[in-house]
Amino acid sequence: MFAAEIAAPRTRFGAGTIVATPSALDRTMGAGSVRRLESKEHVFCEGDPRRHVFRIEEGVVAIYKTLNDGRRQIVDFAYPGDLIGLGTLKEHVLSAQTTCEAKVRCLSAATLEREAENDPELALKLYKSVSQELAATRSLLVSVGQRSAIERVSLFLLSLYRRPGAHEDTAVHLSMLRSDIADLLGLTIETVSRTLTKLRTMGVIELQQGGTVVTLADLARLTSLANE
Amino acid sequence: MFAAEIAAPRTRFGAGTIVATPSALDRTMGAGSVRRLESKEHVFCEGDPRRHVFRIEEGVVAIYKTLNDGRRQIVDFAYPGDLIGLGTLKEHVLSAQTTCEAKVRCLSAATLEREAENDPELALKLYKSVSQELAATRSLLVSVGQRSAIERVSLFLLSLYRRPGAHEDTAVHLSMLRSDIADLLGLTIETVSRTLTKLRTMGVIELQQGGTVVTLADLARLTSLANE
DNA sequence: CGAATGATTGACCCCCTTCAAAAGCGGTGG
DNA sequence: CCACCGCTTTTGAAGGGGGTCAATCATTCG
Repeated sequence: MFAAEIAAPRTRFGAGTIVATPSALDRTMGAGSVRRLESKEHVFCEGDPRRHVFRIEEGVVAIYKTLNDGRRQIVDFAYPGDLIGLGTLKEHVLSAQTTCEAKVRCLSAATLEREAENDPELALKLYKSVSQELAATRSLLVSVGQRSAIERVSLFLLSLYRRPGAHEDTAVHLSMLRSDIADLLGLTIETVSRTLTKLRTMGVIELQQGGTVVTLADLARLTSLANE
Repeated sequence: MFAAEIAAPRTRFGAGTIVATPSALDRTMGAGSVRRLESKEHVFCEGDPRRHVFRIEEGVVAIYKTLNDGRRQIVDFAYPGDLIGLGTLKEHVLSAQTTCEAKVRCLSAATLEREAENDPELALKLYKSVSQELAATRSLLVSVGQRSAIERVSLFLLSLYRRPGAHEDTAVHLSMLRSDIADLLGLTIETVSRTLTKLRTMGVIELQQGGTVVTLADLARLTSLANE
């Protein structure tokens, strides 16, 4: 079923991104053009030449890898402020696709790297950005490798809740489908759905707006279910 | 490294293709002392102040996280040439423990970071080191999240085989216990053992020296079982 | 040898997957 | 307004892959 999505024509950006400011990463990024993306549009695909680095301005982008038989593992959701497409190789080894409407800022990868060669501050920012991403990926790996379904889902909900500026009170908006959550957590759609239902039955969460909004009714209990 | 598809062989500092001339990193590391470690000795523990960065000189070090109930996930095996202990935080968030006798070179984390602030070349090396580690961790995450036991074990054996200088002909030495492999792959000891037995019964591998040496008798078949 | 550690093998079971169907939920058009 | 359609989510029933528990075997070392 994902085969259809993945095989579908890819939408990519034109090449008109110029970044020429010196020094700090923030100023460099400020010069990039912003693109608006529909839900499920690709930012880049595995095998594409790595021309740009992108900063998420709005929405969510799933970074994922697909196996030859269609199985998919999302390795990260990128949220506003996150950089995606960093790396040392000439080609992307992962794909990036929006899970909802989104806006991303395009930066020239070559320019960024050239500037980093003369700007230790910028280079250190890239280092720290990737270090944090590594920490997040390791954390996800621990979940997928060791935790049960209810622990994974609980922890995922908590991670959404803890993301700065992501919630009013205790309600979090799921900006992705069940299939995206499943492919992040190494579960199936059905298990994610059943687990959410179980949490609802237990009175730990409430589901609203057709399951796209989750109210964390009992944070303490949810935390305990997540098992730290 | 468990980096079948994504990561190229890890860059060795001081002898890499990135920079041929002696850099601040090389000089810094040259000044570090080398510690000899017994099997199962800790290099650092979760919560320890992050005073040093270590470069593996010999042996294998498991980087892992333990949950409060004892479950353990190894997020990486570090081999000679690899740097461990990099990061942005003041304390280690993971533990590091040898899986066999090993030697590590100790570098001052503070010195490294201070020099990186004035040396973009060094900062970029750190960036690239972490980027490659990120790629390897993502690759492992895909395995743990999506692959079956036989695929995981096959891919793990192949990753050992592909590591530069790790094998004579088709024999690879397992420098870690079944429990280490299990905790890396998100399986149990028993499943790892059963899967190796199955591979042996299929004629794909041979086990020698009490299961510490594996001969990859049918590389093509093993690759196909790994499913890329 | 005998104890300790690790690996293998067996039996059983459970969590999650798989397959299948039904139910929501928007959109669109008559 | 409602019927219809596509997409997503939910729910059900059945089965399997890997976990758990436990016994046996192998290797090392005192």
